[in-house]
Amino acid sequence: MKALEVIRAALADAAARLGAPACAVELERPRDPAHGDVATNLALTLAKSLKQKPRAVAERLVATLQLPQGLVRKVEIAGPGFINFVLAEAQLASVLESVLAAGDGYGKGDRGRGTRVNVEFVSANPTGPLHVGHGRGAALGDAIASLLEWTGHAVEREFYVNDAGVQVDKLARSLWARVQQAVGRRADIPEGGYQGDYLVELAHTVLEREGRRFADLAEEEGVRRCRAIGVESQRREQDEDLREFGVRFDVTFSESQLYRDMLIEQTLADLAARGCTYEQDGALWLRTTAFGDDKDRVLRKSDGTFTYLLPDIAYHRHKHERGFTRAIDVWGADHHGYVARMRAAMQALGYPADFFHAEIVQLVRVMRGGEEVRFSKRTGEFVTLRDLYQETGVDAARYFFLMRRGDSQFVFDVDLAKSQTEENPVFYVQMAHARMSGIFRVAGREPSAVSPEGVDLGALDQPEELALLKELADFPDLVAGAAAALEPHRITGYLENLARIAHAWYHKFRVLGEPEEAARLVLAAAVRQVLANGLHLLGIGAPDRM
RNA sequence: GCGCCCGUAGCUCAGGUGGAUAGAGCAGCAGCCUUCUAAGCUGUUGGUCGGAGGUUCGAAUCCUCCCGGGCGCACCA
Repeated sequence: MKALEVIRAALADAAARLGAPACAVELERPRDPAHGDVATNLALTLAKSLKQKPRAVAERLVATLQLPQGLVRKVEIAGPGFINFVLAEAQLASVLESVLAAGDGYGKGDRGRGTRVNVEFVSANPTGPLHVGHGRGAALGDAIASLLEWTGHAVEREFYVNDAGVQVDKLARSLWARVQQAVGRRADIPEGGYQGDYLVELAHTVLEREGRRFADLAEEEGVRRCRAIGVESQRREQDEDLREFGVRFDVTFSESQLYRDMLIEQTLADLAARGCTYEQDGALWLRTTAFGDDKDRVLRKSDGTFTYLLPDIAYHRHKHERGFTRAIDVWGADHHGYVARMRAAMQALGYPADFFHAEIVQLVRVMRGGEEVRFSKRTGEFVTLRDLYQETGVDAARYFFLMRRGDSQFVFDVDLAKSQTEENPVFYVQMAHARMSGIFRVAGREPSAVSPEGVDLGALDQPEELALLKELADFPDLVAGAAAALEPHRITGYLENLARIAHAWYHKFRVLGEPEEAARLVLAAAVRQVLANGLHLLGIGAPDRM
């Protein structure tokens, strides 16, 4: 809405003429409609530097303020010194033109132009099926990436595969044991190995494909083959899940590539050249305490092997070399202890403090039939992501993962996600979209064919209609704020609010056959568009009928 | 013991980076269908924002301490 920028500029100008130091003018939309359409706390923030009471500053600001005709209907000073603006009706309705002209692009901005951001998420070990926690990370990472795209950043979605560590070794030995069991031999799953039934099935598949002689291979050869087969198989399963869940990655990066391309050695050399490493007790240490970590960290153990940290540093160094200005990682809460050392390592390499950002996502608990569904990766009993989205549908699962802050502990209520009533927020929002679509279906018109041109939008004067106009006008700023904070849940909250007003409006007023039909069709088309944009931004469908 | 996150209505959670009388959904209570989807709408009950200090014109929001919950504190990954 351009009116906001005009007001902002006028306020800045007035402040300057009062001799105030330059500062950002904050505009907000008051919660209470009695406080106008736009408000600013400028007088309160300037009071101190001008050495005057906030209300006195407000009065001088208003007296000095120069606004073009026809923009604002009323300016008031209220409370401790807020300046409230009531916009002219024509200004409110102008948002409809913006929405319909921009269409699918309404809400997009370009604050991030010129910035390349890497968003890494899920990055599950290739050792088993994705579980519900990965689902939360997938939904969140994908939505964060979309938010950044909507604000003009160039984004790459990336999945990191730990295919070189001890976990895949355990996978290989577990699978080998299952192969032995499948041909009737005694074999134990190794300590800390993978107990899940999926490896029993995979063992049978392997024997069918390779023949029973596969089980007679020498152990080391068998384990080696099992490693490749296991990783390949689990990666394929995970990709299938993610694809069905609506998540697509631009890049899959393997840990083994770090070794192949000598990136580990280069990273070590870099860190050493910057004077950030030292040897002690036969190990090589990184001086992370110089950058805010609690203690220094080992990079190369005294037995000559590397810790997990070093390949991770090398990986993130590689992201920097690829030209990203920011690297955002979505990590499970069980990794939050790594944030400080990784951030320190990035600074040790000389990167800006804001290059690396870890977004921590808390674990998910699943509730069904009023009881918590327990899961444990160790025993192989767990709720897989696939089970979940097959039961609730992808839209509901994604929405539920996104409707809470990532750092809040979250209980996924399966029964609620499946319910097709107003209690279920995703249904509620989609229903609002379907209802708007229904109007056009009955009218026999395409929503996209609706234009505000020549329509008397002044007919939209009911409280629900004015509330909808303001809500629609908020969307671009909301997206920008959600992107800056990396908080997709702001979008779901907004959608529920918009849907609620839309339902109330729909219920209270008819569109077709009324004198206000033309104007209300424009409003319905715009509401439908913004609901769809918000849902699509989160990777959720916007059905025309339910 | 140390670090990070969290604590807001009976329940699940918002609270837009310090603003106006703390909000929504669910649950509860009372109502609403000759209509473009009642798969919905309207009204209403409900609060010491975990506690105590502090910062300032102003604090759920910032700082300190305490209480309670989760997670993490390896030459594991």
